[in-house]
Order: sequence, then structure tokens, then C-alpha cells
Amino acid sequence: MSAKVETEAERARRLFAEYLRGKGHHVTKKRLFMAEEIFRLKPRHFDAEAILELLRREGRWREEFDRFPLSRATVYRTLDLMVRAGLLSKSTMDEGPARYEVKLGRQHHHHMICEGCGEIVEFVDWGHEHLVRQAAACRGWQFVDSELIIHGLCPRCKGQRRG
Amino acid sequence: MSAKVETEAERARRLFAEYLRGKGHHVTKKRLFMAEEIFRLKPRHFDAEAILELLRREGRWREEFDRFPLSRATVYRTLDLMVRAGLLSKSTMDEGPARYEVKLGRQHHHHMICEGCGEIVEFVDWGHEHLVRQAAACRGWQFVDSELIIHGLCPRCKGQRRG
DNA sequence: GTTAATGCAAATCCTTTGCAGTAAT
DNA sequence: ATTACTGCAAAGGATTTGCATTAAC
Repeated sequence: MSAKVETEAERARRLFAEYLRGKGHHVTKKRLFMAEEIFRLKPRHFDAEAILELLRREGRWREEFDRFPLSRATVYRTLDLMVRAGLLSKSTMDEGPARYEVKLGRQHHHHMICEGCGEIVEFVDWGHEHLVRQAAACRGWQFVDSELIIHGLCPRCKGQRRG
Repeated sequence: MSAKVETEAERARRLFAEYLRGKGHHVTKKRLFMAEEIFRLKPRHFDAEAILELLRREGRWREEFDRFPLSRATVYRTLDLMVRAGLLSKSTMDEGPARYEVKLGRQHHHHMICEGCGEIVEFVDWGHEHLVRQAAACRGWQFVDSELIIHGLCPRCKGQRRG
């Protein structure tokens, strides 16, 4: 008997189901489908519209999808639930639509955004993490989460602006 | 002859006028009025709507204002110019309308937001500032700006959630 | 059977834009 | 005189919502 190892997508699906049950919500096919497929495809920094398109294009369960398409409203509602379940994180970097990203199983990281080309780079910085927790604690706050965004010029754009 | 010291509001007005001239923009009464009044009243974390209301209620130059009211469109356009001039900073913390705050003459600071009551607290942390610059530099980026948001529970809400 | 989720389209919120009129250069 | 700003109302993008239908409990 080979004990099959749970894939990340399966884990996301399972945890989401547990979350939903725990909250007294219905565990529907479309919700599980979204959790599983997002964690299988693992897109980075996507908005609601992009997810909808991605699932339409690359999602399994295609035939049934054609007959019972996901509506925009359900995508928004389910993304919101996944954020509350801790599977995704949501942020409104600047303008434009809200961005989501896979959170479960990833270490906490931050973002650098290039003012020139808009490129987004992720980075991990534990020294920073420590400082932030300290900053909250010494002011009597309970730390929950932090987001750091560095605006700058990426190596390429840095060169161009000088030349 | 007493050399009168320039107030902050006057300075903001002057710098804005210089910025506008430098860019070949018109130096209009309404633009100068906005810069001067915002820096006189110094509200914290305001959105476009709030500024409009504040200027209507507390702004000097009231009578003329009644005859030539500021339009929403002009408020948006002028706030944008003030950001580019470096007088204000703009951020889209989470949901809702974009928030502005007075930047000129204030040291760079960050924000803690309470998940419980929504309170926003500002704090300065130079250690953090240094780390951030380093993080950008050692990846080949040119640092421009950074924003840090800590989500947490303020002392009051921290107590309530336990009790 | 009861309760909640879904799709649709309409509504909402915040912001930008086209254009005719007005003010700054 | 020329150019740019302003107000208005309409358009725009992103998200939410009311309600009838359908699925989960």
C-alpha cells in the first residue's frame, strides 16, 4: 500500500473545505474547484478578472464548466472567502483592481515595484520582519500582519533614466 | 523692519507655485488656495471627498468660494498635482477611496491599522528605513520610496478580543 | 424542506474624461 | 491671442447587491 502524498492543490482544497464547514458555509463544487485549480496553477499577483480567464482557459473540469460557467460574482465572493480562510492574500498595491496571491505554504515576503516598467519583485527579509513585530509590540499592539512595498527603479530602468 | 517668517501654509503655496511654473502649468487661484488651505488646516489621512467638504466648511476665501465653488474634478486634478509636487502623498491602504496626507515638512513614517476599530497610528522607525534601503540596493535597485503597513490590534481591541 | 450559493443585470462607489466656457499666460 | 484650466455631466472600471433559481445541507 503506497500512502499517496497530498499535493498542494489537494491540501488547499481540503483546508478550504474545513474552513467552510467550520463556518457553517456550504461546501460547493465551484468553491472547491477554485481552491484546487488556483493552487494547481499557482499564478502570481492576479486580479479577479485574470483568475476567471485562467480558470476558463486552463482549468480542469472544462466540459462541466462550459455548461455551468463561473460568474464574476462568484469569483469575487469565493476569492474573498479564500482570503478569510488564509489561502490567499489580497492587496491593493496602487491603482487598479485588487491583487491576490497564493499565501498558503509560502513564506512571508514583500514587494518591490519598479516605477519605470511596473515589474514586481518579491523578496524575503527576516531582519525586517523582526523589527516590524517589535515596532508593534513596543506600542502595545498585537501584531497580525505586515505589508511592505518598496517603490524604486529596477536595474534596467535605473540605467535608462540616467543614460 | 521685521522680517516676517514664512508660515508652513505660505511655504506650501510658494513651493506649489514654483512647481507649477517649472512645469509650464498655470498658477491658478484655486490651486494656490487648495495648497495653502490644506497646509493651514493640516488634516490627516483624508480622501478627496473629505477635502472638498473641509475646504467648503473651514476654508478661508469663503464668499468667493460660494460664487465659484471647487468642483470634484478640480479637487482630484489638483490633489494629483500636489502629489507630483511632493506636497502630499497618496496611498490606497485597503479598500475605499484613495487617501492623501500632508508630506512636506514631515518625516517619513509608516502606519499601523487596527483590524478591530480601524484606527490608524503613525510611527517613525529609522532602523527599518535603513534596512529597506539596503534591501533595495543589494538587489541592484534604486530606492525611491517605501510604505509599510502593519495590521494588528490596538491595545483596546486586543483586550476585547480576549475577554 | 430549509437554508445558503449562484447568475444575472442593475446598482454602487470612486475616479476620469469630453467638451463648452473661462481664466491665465 | 493662445493655451490651459474649470465645471458639468456622462463615461469608466471594479466591485457589490437584490432577487429569482438552483444546489447543499
